Amino acid sequence: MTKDLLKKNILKNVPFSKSALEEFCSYFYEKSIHKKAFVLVQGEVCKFEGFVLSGCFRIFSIDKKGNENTLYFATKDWWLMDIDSFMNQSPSVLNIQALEDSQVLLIDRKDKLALYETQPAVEKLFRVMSQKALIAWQRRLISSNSLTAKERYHKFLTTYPDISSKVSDRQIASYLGITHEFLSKLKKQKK
Amino acid sequence: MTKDLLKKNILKNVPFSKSALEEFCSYFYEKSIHKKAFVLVQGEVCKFEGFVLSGCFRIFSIDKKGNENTLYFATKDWWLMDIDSFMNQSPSVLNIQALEDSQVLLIDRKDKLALYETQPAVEKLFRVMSQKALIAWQRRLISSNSLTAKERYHKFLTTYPDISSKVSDRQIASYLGITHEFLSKLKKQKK
DNA sequence: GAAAAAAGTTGAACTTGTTCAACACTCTTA
DNA sequence: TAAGAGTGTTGAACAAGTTCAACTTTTTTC
Repeated sequence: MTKDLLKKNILKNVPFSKSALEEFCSYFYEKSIHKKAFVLVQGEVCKFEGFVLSGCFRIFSIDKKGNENTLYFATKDWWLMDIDSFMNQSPSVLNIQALEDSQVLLIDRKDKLALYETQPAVEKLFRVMSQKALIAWQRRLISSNSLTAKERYHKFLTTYPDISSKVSDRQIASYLGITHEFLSKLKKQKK
Repeated sequence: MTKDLLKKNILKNVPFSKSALEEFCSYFYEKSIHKKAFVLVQGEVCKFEGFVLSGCFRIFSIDKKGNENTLYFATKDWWLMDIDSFMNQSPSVLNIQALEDSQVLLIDRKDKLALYETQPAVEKLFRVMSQKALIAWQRRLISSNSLTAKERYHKFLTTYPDISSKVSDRQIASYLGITHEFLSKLKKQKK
């Protein structure tokens, strides 16, 4: 069954009765995304939440100076959305792009909002997931302010070995908040 | 009533029945914190969540090099905790210190966890608050990577005018991720 | 109200990271 | 299979931000 990965992921966060889990998952539909295709484009309003079955995505924004800023990467077993645009129904400042041919499970915003009301476990699930995500962002901001680019690079490599092997150095640099030229120089130093 | 501010803050996020709100709030107890006193010290496990009634707090960590990194400031109407330590019951990497004589309302972790189970509205409240906080952290990380120190400084001044008037330049610098000497030079440039 | 401590300022030398331009390399894709 | 686009590397000049030390001003404390 194609939704096994999703179910496992959910149960890692909160307990669900078999029937509640089945019902919740029934609202997700599968979608294939080709390499380089966009799931969400800056300016659009985000009307879905996604869960990655396979492949890899990059979530990034482009600032006024034209520089790309990668917020995060999402591979298998990660969740995917622009939560700012999703919650406030405002134009997204983020792009979500597939870095390779990928499969996702999507749930529509209106379905998710309805499930909050009818299924207490769904409310709990996203409370727990949001709090865990919050912790991750806080840790990242601390790293970003207290570590040098070189330290951040090595931390990224060891924290996400699967991701670092999939994405290009340019993209890693934009995640770290440095230029790709400088990353290239850092890698040389290492040896 | 001393809990009016808390009630208003809650109702800004989600609807509560009068009785549910009354019950939830009954678990909060008031505490006075003297200037410079710590509500939480790095290494301790966080067993409470707090809501600021008056005064001002700084939430910061000290890294291996001995540098302070300010994660955020909390004044009246803000929430207060180390969510990482609270959720995982791991030693906190954060310090929470009063910058002036302050009043907070605290709720114990065990009470909060129990309320998640008995009051669906509490679950929803923290789901919504966590998601809003998540949005704020994402925005901050984008700023931190795409703006210069000078731009970040002005953004901070305009986003939190009440806070910037209360805290010292050293503390603002540690929030911005720069040295206080450099901030002093930035301020000079402005004129 | 004096002494001590903390906060802010300035300058010079230094380190970290950027910019721009040139070149080599590897994929696509026609 | 040639062309083109994207990726990685390198160097030189430059800009952003740090470090350390000295000094002034403000705030705290006894």
